[in-house]
This record gives sequence, C-alpha cells and structure tokens, in this order.
Amino acid sequence: MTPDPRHDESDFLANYDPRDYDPVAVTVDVVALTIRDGALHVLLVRRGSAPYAGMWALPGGFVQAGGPLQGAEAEDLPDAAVRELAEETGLSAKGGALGRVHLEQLGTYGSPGRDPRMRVISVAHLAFAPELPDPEAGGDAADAAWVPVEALGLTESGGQRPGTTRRLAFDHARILSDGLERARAKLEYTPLAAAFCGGEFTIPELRAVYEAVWGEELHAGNFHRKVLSVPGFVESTGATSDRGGRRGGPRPRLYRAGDARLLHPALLRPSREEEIR
Amino acid sequence: MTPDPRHDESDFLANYDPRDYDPVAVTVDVVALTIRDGALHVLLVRRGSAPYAGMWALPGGFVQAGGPLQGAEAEDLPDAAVRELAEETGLSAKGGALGRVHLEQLGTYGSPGRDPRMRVISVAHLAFAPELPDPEAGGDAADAAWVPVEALGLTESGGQRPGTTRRLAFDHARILSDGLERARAKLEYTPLAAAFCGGEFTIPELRAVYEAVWGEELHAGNFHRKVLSVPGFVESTGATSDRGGRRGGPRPRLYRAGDARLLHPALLRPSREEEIR
DNA sequence: AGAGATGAACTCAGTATGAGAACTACTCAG
DNA sequence: CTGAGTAGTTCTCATACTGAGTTCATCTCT
Repeated sequence: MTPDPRHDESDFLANYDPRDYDPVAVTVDVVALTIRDGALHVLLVRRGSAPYAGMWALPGGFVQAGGPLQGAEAEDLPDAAVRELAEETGLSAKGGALGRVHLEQLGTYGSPGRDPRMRVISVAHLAFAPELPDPEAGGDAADAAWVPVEALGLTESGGQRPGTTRRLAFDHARILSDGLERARAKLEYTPLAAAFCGGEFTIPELRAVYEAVWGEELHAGNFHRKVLSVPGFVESTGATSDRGGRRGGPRPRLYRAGDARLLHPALLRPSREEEIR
Repeated sequence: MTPDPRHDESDFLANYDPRDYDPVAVTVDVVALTIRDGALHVLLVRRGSAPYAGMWALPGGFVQAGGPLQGAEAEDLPDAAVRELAEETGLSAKGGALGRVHLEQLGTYGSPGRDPRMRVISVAHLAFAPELPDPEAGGDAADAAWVPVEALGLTESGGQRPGTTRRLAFDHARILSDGLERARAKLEYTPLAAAFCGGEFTIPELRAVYEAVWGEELHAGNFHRKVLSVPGFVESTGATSDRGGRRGGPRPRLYRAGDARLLHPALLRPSREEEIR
C-alpha cells in the first residue's frame, strides 16, 4: 500500500487538506567523492545559518514537491541531487564539470530528532567524479570545498574523533561513513573506479584510485594482471602516455573504460578478514 | 545541508508555517520475503480503495511525523516498517511471528507521478523471514496473502508480463524487482539465508533456500563443502534430523547460524556471466 | 652517466571452484 | 520383507584465481 492516511474514500483528493497532517520535509544530500593529489576528497559546504552554523555539511536541500504553492516543477530525486550540487557549489550541471559524474542513491535517513527544527527525511546520494574544479559557495553555503576525507577523523561507528577541526552537522558523519563504505564496496565489483579517472587513463592511475579509496597499497603486478584479465573492465587505446611515472620508469600504456557493468571475478579488498565478524 | 527552504534565519521555527510548502507524504513499503513449499513468496495486500482498488500492493503506509496535529509519536523508519507489517497483515511484532525477521532499508522511490494523488516519497524496506503463518487482512487491506513470486510475472525492467493475473499497484513491481535482486545478492556474501530457516536447519534445507531465491539448482556436494568451509557460516549442533529426505536418503545433520556477518569467500551465483554486460 | 623508481610480464605455491563419482542410509512400492 | 530409487556426505581431479616475489627494460632525476 501507499498513502492512505484515513482509509481513503473513493476520492482522496477532494477531501485532502495538507493542514490535517504534521509536516514532513524531504531533502536530498549528496556525498560527492573525487580524487585529488592521490587522496580521496569529499565535497562539503560550510553552513551560514543555524542550526549548526559554521559547521560543515554535505551539499543538499529540499526536494521540489511540485504543488501549486511554490510554483516549482516536481523533480525526481536524482535531479534534485544534481540541482543541489550545482546550486551550492557552482559546479555546472550536464555538459559541464558535472557531466561525467556517476550518481546513485545511497540511503534514506529519517530518525526523529536528526534535525532540530522539524521532521526531516533525507535521501542521501553518492556521486563519483573525476577531478573537478574548486567549488564556489552558493545558496545557503558560506563556503564550499573539497575536503580530504582523512582530515575528518571519521570513526567506524559513524562519528568523528574528538579534536577533529571540521565538525560535520546533523548526522552527516554517519551518512558520509556509509557513503565511503559503499564506495569501497562498489570498487570491488563494478568498473566504477574508471569514473574517477578521465576518459583515458593508465593502469597505475587506476590503481591509485583503488589505493586512495581503500586506503591501502596494492601489489602493482597483481593489480595489473587482474585488471587486464577481467573481461570488459578496460580496453586498450593502443596509445602510450606521453610521460613516464612521476619519479621515473617507462611510459605506461593508455586505456579507456570497457563495456562491462560488473567485474567478474571481482577485485576483492585485501583487508576484509577483520570485518568479517 | 539539510532543510533550509528560505535561507533560514537564526530562528527557523518561529517563522515556519507548514502551509507555505507543498505537501510531501512519506511512506514506508515492505518487501517481505519467505520460503514456502520450496518457493519464494512475497507478502502482498489487496487494495480496498482507490487508486488501484482491487490490485495487489506491498504492505506499507504513512510514517508518523510526530508533530502535534495527529498526536502520534514520531517513529523511526524501521519502526514504521514493522508497524505497517503488523497492522496490515495481523502478523504480530516482536516476540511473535515477526520476532526473527531481518529488516533492512532497500531504497527510496520518489518519482513525481508515482502516486496519482500527491507527491509521495516511499522508503522501501526488505524483510527476510522464516516460514510465517498466513496473514490476516487489516487496516486498508481487503486481503493479505503470501504470493509466490513466480506467479507475478516480473520482467527484468521492473514491470509485469502481460496476462499476469495479479497486477501490482503503483511502481511496486519495480520495488519488488529491486528487492529480489537485493535478496539474491545478499545471499552471496552474507549468512542471511539462515534467516529464512528456523533456529536449526540442515545443509540441504539451506541449499533449498538458495535454490528458491536464486531460481536455479545447485550442486549438492559443492554447496555442502562450501558452506562448511566458510568460517562462521554455520556451526554444528551435533544432532541429527529425525527424518530423512522427503523421498528417501539418510538423516541429515543439524546446524545453526554461526557468528559471521560476512561470508568470505562469498558463495557466488553460477549464472552471473549473463548479467555482466 | 649512474642511481633509483616504475611499468609490464613472468613464475610458483597455495587456495577455491566445477564436475562427477562413491558410499551409505533412508523411503516407498510391491 | 525386499529391492529400487533418492538423497546426504565425502572424495577426487582438473582448472582457475590469488598473493608474493622476480626479471627486465625504460624513464626521471641528480
């Protein structure tokens, strides 16, 4: 079943009055991840107003419901996520810098009390992007920046370690933690890591993505063998990078993303043993 | 960021009036799965009123926002899911038949127009249960029943094949399809299949769960070896079932769920090859 | 020019998987 | 009561995948 607050008669609309119901707000929040200087970064905005003024938060905002009161078009959830990303950070949407981002739903957070003002249900999304320009604050944001995930002192339980400078508002530490775990898992069985690279990339660049997201070094030889052996993961362009490795070494070959949607067999994280129980 | 419809001043609450906003309803829907007679079944209710009167739907309903208007306590999303399950099907909650169910969030569905009456955001949940009694219709439900998933003629694209008798309301065919795919995937890397069995079960019973959910037969010998070799999946009770197989054969040994939260290495579905591209 | 680093390819041992067979213990039909 | 058939459990064997380490050529940097 779906909405049916008072055992709806044959004509629900005629009897419906929004004022009969306690208001619930629906927002979208976005965990946008990218790799900069070999480290995983997340897009954050600094709140300009209460509550949590001055603290950092995930970009996000209200979903346009599409009724007559506010005059806005009804929008789908992913569209709302892209719009908020664009509004609050100045990153232009389709065609522009946001053209190549992968966007997926992460989960919905709706505990009573998660927002001190009213009942808010947040639909969190996860975005993966290749290196993007610095954002510009817009909308309600006093500031916007790519922040190294490492610097946020996230704990396993979804909080932040004491002493961390940038505190996250609301339950955004929990949402971000969930997003990171999703990202780490998705690299295992989807070719999504290529979404962090540009159109053409080298195997070592791809490996750097895995190392940044998983936070551990990988065996270069085995990674190379694995990537080439999984059907459809990458395809050769035939070309060679014009520069060797940063500190020497031969010029690596160039590849682009293949047509596989799932990696089989998957690339498993080395450090899963600990998480099993 | 989260709610901030009009660049909230330092005191949002003072200026807030629900009537300024287009109403959005938030509901929870539940995809409850169980195994009956060796086949995967889903819990459905038949709608008693418009829209989609007479059609079948997932059990679900409004989330209690917790404001003063309706006098209800604010409830968390999983609590709402359990409440709806209980209300519409007569399955009693904790301690009762619903005591052992595993419940997790599946995803949120909010396309404009998915409900003809108003903008509705549905947070879908997924529940796994051991064999439960037949439900009794309650609330808005004209009827409630465990329905074999097979009989719903679901297509890959989230629809139903023409000619299917039981039509699903709203976008519930899509939600159910997503739930089934999630269930199939979860069996691979979590010990959740044990949640479909009672407290003690045999390896062949466990295999029957996998076969019902994945829809394909498994190699008995290899499955047996695999289950016993994955650390923490099952632990022996030392006892032996008091009955042999249905059509003969020795009495199988009894096991209970182990303490692993993830299966490593995972039990992979044989038929993944096709889905990869 | 030489040292050090890196990309790419290879080797080898240990582990996991798919397919099938063997053996035993049970149910059921006659 | 007996034999046929079914099913639980254990093995074997060939193949595939993984982690660790080696080799070698090529490039950067000093």
